[in-house]
Amino acid sequence: MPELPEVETIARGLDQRVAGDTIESVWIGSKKQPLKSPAGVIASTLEGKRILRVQRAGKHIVFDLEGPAGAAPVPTKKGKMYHAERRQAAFQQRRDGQTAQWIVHLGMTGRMVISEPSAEAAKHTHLIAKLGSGRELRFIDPRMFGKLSVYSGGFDPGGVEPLEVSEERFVALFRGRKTPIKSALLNQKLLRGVGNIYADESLFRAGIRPRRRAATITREQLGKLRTAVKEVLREAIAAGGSSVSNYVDADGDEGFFQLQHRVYGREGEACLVCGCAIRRVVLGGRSSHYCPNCQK
DNA sequence: ATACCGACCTGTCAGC
DNA sequence: TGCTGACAGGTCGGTA
Repeated sequence: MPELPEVETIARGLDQRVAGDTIESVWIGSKKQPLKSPAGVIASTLEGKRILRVQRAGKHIVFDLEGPAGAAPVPTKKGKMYHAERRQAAFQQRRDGQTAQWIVHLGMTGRMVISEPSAEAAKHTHLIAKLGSGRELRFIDPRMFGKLSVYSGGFDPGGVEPLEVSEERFVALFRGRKTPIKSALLNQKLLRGVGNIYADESLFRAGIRPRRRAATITREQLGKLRTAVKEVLREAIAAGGSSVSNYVDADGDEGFFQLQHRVYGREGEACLVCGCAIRRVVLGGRSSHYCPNCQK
């Protein structure tokens, strides 16, 4: 389901709503699970830990958890930590190698929801974390392409953040690659967070066809592409992400960026710039949408 | 290195 | 109404 803007929206929502809360107990479903770490390790790592903050790294949601016994002292005021204090605690503990991290990848259909305990668990609920505040944090994933894992400090998703990458670095990522530019954009080891929708939208704005070999793209065009990627991602985050089928954020709200898609999902419709019919081709098994006139 | 393919899963929707 | 096939925001591993 989610690419960078959706994960960013979800992580921000979660940070606002559960940072400072404590995970009291964890239930993990008994069927086969979308887990990367063993269920017992996940449960024992999460239980009893306070959530310091929730962030995004690529398409991953990262929960920074208060370290084990002996962790840096965490300043509290009546049990409530302020944002700056949480940041500080997270920083200190990572420096001291004491931060545990809970990593959630939502795959195509994963969702994280906050519910009252009385609310019936949705079908395909795989994990429920009971929080000190009395609420529950639930992970739901029908297709089970999502992945849950835990790390003790230092989770590294690889790749560079597209919103932070310099032009130098961006150009270097694609230099000499014979692979189609669209495939390179989807490669999380290069840029992390760009998925099918935003790859197509970025290429349209940069005027580059998805099948163009990365190595044949001029430096100037790559500069344009970097700008396009950032623009698209920023606009999408501002719109709360794209709700193409049933994506909702941590508060259950839909995103609206799908209304601004210029090529994705618009096969046969008129290009908003030149009026040409938008084409759809399959590239590396993924639908790719482009304007045959505007993109070269 | 690269590129294509199927596999992993369930749900939905269009078409017959 | 119900069946079938195509398709879905992601990744991984195998094979040429």
